Amino acid sequence: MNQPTRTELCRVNNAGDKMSVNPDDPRVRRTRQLLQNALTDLMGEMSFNQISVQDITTRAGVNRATFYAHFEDKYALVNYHVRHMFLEALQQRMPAKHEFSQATMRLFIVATAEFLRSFFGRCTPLDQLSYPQMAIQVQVVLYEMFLACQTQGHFPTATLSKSPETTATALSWLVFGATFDWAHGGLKTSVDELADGLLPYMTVGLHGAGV
Amino acid sequence: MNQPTRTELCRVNNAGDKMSVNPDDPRVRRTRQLLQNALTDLMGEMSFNQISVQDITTRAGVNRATFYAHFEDKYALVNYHVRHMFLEALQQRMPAKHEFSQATMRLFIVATAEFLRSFFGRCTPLDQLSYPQMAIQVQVVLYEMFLACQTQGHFPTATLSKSPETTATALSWLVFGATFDWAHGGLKTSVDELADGLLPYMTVGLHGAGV
DNA sequence: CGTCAACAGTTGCTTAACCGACACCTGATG
DNA sequence: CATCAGGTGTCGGTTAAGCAACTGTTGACG
Repeated sequence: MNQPTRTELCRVNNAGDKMSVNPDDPRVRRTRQLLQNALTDLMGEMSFNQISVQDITTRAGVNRATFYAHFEDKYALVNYHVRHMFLEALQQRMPAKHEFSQATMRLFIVATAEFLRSFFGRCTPLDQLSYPQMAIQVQVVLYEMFLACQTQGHFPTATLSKSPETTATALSWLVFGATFDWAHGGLKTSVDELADGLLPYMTVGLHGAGV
Repeated sequence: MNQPTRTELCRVNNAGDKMSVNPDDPRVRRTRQLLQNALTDLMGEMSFNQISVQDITTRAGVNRATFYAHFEDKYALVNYHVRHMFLEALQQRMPAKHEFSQATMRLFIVATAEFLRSFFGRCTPLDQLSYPQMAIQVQVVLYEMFLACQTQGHFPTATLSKSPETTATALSWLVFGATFDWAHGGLKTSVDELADGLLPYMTVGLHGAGV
């Protein structure tokens, strides 16, 4: 499975990381951190599809068999990595209590845009196949965040047009997709202008009845 | 053993690190590295005798019991650490083949001086007791190096006045002691001047008969 | 004086990481 | 065509790390 195959395409939304090990164990956290660091290192030096599991584990100082105790393959690792990094970036910018305001929406947009720019800016030019596969993990995280916002009660449920899942889907894809295009299209506008353009579509449910 | 006791004084030349574990195991190298990093961190923040084993292991993300699998106590760790750092600093400056020339001697002096200055410069002001105990590890390493130089044949044995051990003892103490005083006395001269002053005493055996 | 908190070491058991070896696949090379 | 090198994924046995709990010491405080 050195070349991207059909199976790769099926793994876009599939985590692929093993849950047989206890993620709270310090050894587990350490090992995953080492693998992630090795991956970022290598992605600064060569294209993702040139990188072998061998390379990653050697660089990390981790046994190859240990890798497979944590991840199904290198795609599972990179997906995990992107989700992890992005979640961290989000939580760093977000206030502890994020109510569902226009300001919060703007934060989501800005954080996403900054992340896509900085994360993929550090990589060697990415092959066409792996880029979307990685970036799309950002949408997964956004979906979870929007969903959590609502179910944790920080959301004015009275103004919801549909189910929380529908709202999360719509908003996450809107933010991710538009930001992805923006980053991919050469960052032609400022981040603020990007946000200004998107905000009206995100806050339709906020000031009254449904769509 | 929170306060330095009598036993501490007996441990100056005693390694104190356990050899029951295999030093080539990646996990062992990793754990020791983590403990060393934690120690340097903490020594930049507080005095050495304020630091508890607890502090070190917490900072390192290593279990306290694991600490004791590697080192007898925090003194054993700091000794190991100093030896390790200094050896690394030496090997970085030394040419692969170090014959016993005047130039090599100068390198030893300069490397030692630089190390003492940089290593202890990063620490919070050290208490009077722990400073010599740590620094003296430098002499231990120097002794081993001088000894290795001779037994590995890079030394003109014909010019030796005494046994290799005697030579190693004399030279290591000469270099360490003088450099220690230099570093401790406020670095009043340049490193080169320091070396110029010491070199004649170190090369008496090099140009002819014994002492 | 008692006691209370914090640290030092130690122990038995559990869990994760290491290691070597294996079968398998793939692409390059003679 | 054969085969050889290098990567993948898996397995069983060994070793180190984690964890919780324990005793013992020391210093502070009422």
